Amino acid sequence: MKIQSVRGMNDVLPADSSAWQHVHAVAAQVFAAYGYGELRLPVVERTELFKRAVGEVTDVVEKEMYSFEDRGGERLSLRPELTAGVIRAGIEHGILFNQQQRIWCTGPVFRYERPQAGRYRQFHQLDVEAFGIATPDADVEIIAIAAQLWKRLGMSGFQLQINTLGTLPSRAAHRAALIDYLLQHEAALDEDAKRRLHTNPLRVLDSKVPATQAIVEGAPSLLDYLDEPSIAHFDAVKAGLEALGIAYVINPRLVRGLDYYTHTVFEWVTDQLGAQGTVCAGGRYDGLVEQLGGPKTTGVGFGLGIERLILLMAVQQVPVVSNQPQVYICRFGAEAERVALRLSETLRDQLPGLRLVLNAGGGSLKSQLKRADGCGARLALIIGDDEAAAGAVQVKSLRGEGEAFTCSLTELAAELSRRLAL
RNA sequence: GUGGGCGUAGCUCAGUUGGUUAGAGCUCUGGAUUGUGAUUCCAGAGGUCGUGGGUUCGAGUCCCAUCGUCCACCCCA
Repeated sequence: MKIQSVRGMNDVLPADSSAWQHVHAVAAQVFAAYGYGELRLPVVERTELFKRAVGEVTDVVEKEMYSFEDRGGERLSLRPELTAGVIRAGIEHGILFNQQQRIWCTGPVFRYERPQAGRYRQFHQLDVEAFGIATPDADVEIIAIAAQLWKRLGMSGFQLQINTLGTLPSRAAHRAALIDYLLQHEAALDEDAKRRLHTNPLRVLDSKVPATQAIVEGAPSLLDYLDEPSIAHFDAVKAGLEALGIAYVINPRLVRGLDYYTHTVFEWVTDQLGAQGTVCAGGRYDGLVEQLGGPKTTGVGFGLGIERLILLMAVQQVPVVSNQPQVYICRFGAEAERVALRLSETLRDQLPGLRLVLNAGGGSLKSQLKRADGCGARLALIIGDDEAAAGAVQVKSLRGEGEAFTCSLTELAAELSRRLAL
């Protein structure tokens, strides 16, 4: 019986991993460019953490968490998102108290959902968070980081949608008015909307059912219930984005699935990924640190789905830094094989950036050259006993970059360095 | 969790109303005289037809279950 991978949990094969390496390298560079430090976290946390952070009545916690008891009877869960763990660690190590912290984090997260394109049970996020900055410039900075990441990856076609949920008093006033309005039209609502009317009325605004959408059109808008501080904060965020030339649209129905957001919420969406169009989403969560037992500390950040990003990179045919071999050594004859073996290590010592494959497993020169071509190398180095005796190798271009020529072993490193721009 | 499509060689797929040793292209391996790739020609390797049951004289082909996958809903990154 063949053992298969777990549903919704995918392998990334060597042919595809260069895209992942590229994303990680570019992201790490971008985050560092803004002064963010990487935090590395365990994949498992106490279940209670996510119940308190994400919200006990959210879908994520209610039906999508991988929860279990360990052998000591602890209630644990595979993390369904990164922010909760970042805050837990921040509180635990005392790095959130009375100071600014810029943090990023990445790794696998787990949600028990029905898989489809761009949605998996184990997927990977990049998370960026700024703590201890209450002013809207932090919101702008977080959004700008994502924009900078798109720029450096060479991606386009995103729409930035923003909205504000306002302060807690604003939200409460709007919520009351919204429930009132929806109750008047309850008969025309679909079943989901009726159910959410009391548990999470904001989510009704996001409904895709046409009949419900029609009712939602006339629903009281949160924007009309915002208090002065809420409006000032949102205006400042918009002004910041405009100063940076970052285009956005205001989507008054944009609400987040996780309970902890206040003030600014945003999503970077694309229409090139089918139903899973949100690649990056985030917002401000000023009450969350306190809610998790930490000092009163503001926060703002985003989560980005790496699988969706990589899917979109493929759609947009974004070039990725290659990790294919550059040079392949063909060798035959007992003495030449020994010379080539030593040569390969010498070259790696001399040119640390060189990606070099030494032929192994024998084979005719013809088949060795086929392997050289197949692996994507630009150059083949050919060493038979003739070359070995002469202390030289034949350098052959596999990509139509000039004729083959003989090069002495002493000059080889310099020659490769020049040709490959190492 | 709901509804639907699909699972045949490493990959992309064909397999006619159920009927003998299951096919193609690409990839891979070897060869077309002695040491030169990606083009051409020849040959070869590779599949318990996702898995388990059932119907039948006989199942890749029909039925059931199960696992996986894809799409939409739901939810979200």
